[in-house]
Amino acid sequence: MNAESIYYPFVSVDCVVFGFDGERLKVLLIERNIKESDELYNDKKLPGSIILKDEDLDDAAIRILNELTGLKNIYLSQFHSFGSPERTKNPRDILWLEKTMKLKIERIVTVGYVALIKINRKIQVLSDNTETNWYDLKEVKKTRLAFDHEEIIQKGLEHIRYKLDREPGLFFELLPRKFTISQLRTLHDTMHQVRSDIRNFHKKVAQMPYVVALDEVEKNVPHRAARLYKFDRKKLW
Amino acid sequence: MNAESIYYPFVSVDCVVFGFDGERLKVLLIERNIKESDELYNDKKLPGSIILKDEDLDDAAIRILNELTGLKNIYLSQFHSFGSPERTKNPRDILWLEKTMKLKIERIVTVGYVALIKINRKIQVLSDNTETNWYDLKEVKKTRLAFDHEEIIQKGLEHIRYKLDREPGLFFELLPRKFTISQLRTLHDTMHQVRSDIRNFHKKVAQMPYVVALDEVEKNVPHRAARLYKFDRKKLW
DNA sequence: CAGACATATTGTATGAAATACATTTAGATT
DNA sequence: AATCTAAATGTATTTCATACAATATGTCTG
Repeated sequence: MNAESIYYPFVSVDCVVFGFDGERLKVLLIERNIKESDELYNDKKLPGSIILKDEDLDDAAIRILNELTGLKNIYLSQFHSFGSPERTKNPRDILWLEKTMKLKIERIVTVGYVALIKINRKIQVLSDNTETNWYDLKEVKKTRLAFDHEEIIQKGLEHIRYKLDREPGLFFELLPRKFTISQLRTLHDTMHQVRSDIRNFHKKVAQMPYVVALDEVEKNVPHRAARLYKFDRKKLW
Repeated sequence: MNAESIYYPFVSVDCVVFGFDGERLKVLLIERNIKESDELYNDKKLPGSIILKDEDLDDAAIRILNELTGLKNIYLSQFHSFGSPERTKNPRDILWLEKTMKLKIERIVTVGYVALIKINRKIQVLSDNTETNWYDLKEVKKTRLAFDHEEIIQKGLEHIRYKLDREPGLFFELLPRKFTISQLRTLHDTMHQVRSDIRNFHKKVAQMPYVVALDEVEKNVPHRAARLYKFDRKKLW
């Protein structure tokens, strides 16, 4: 190995931010508009950024999310790095990078993180005027995405499914502070791609000491109101 | 984000190569000798390399292993990237990098891969005269390691434990082509940090269609010889 | 206010899988 | 022939996952 043969790519961090609206799993995407000669081309991208000097990967992910939402203490988990030389070969992406970075990019190795946030907590505070929106995960396949972000989202989803298996406390990062068993079940079933039996699900929840019933029911529903529960992290292990 | 504020670290790939000698889990480490003024300092490092121009991360890992062992078709799985600015701050590591790379290194983001190989297949063909050896995983904690390689090994171990849960076929990457139930059990128990019941283990193996008995027993043992088995990948799913 | 409607809540029976546990067998050694 | 070492094997118990439907509680409508 000599000095000439080694190679410096850029290193970036991209975040797959998941949310849950009570019905469906959502992912946070940023609008991207590219002027191509006369045409305006629109697609979406993951929130991400080149890492800064002296910035750890985890810190970069924390920074990206904070810049995006204003929130701190978001659940984050690194899942995979993507470094194919092909991933930055799309002319549209090259054009966008040149305009945004003012720099000719040869290659970007990106580190993928998954983030979980309560969907109602998202605060729109992007410094530039780009728009950020939640998209149904199922729609994503039909949406035009930058770079290999579709692949990144897919891998991120697999990762968070795996993490949810091992850390059941993570479900509650996605649910509102007070939630119904039914919401928890919909989330669980969506994540695991199953249709669980409602009675068996109640039984299972009853065995989770960290899901505690409140003396409260949901409001403004046109039928019998469901009891509300909260997550008690202290009782998790 | 402007051109001045962005930052190019090096990107490398490090491989945590696991082997199993029938008794214990082993990891492949490369001797590293550093001349410090008068003293010769010795420690170990993971096999790894800066990625080449136009080389995908997976391809870099494949190349590293091929250069190290001459083998192809080795099981490989990416598990985590490490990018702390602190990881290349040890003066000893800086010295070694300058001597080896002939270049002042500021920072290296490394992508960790786990590899599994049959321990008897390792072929020593390193171009330089560095020595490569297997080390007991339990000894590793007592061994001086370069950079943050101890942390990388630890994370790699957790990763491969997880992978073994989901892909039982991976056990057979570590075992000889013909193996006994006892070897499989020792490996299984080592990986899962349990002591399984021998009768229940036999039962479990009997339910694995992909573990097929041979008309052969082990040789040169001072007691009743155990039956040999082989792995039949075609019967895996 | 009675009936219709929507979702919430609850228990039992069955089968599958994991666990606990000890004796006999086969070959090598003396 | 006796001893040693590890291999091979079966049953009973418990735990966990699954299948399955009726009743309760509140809202809404005419």
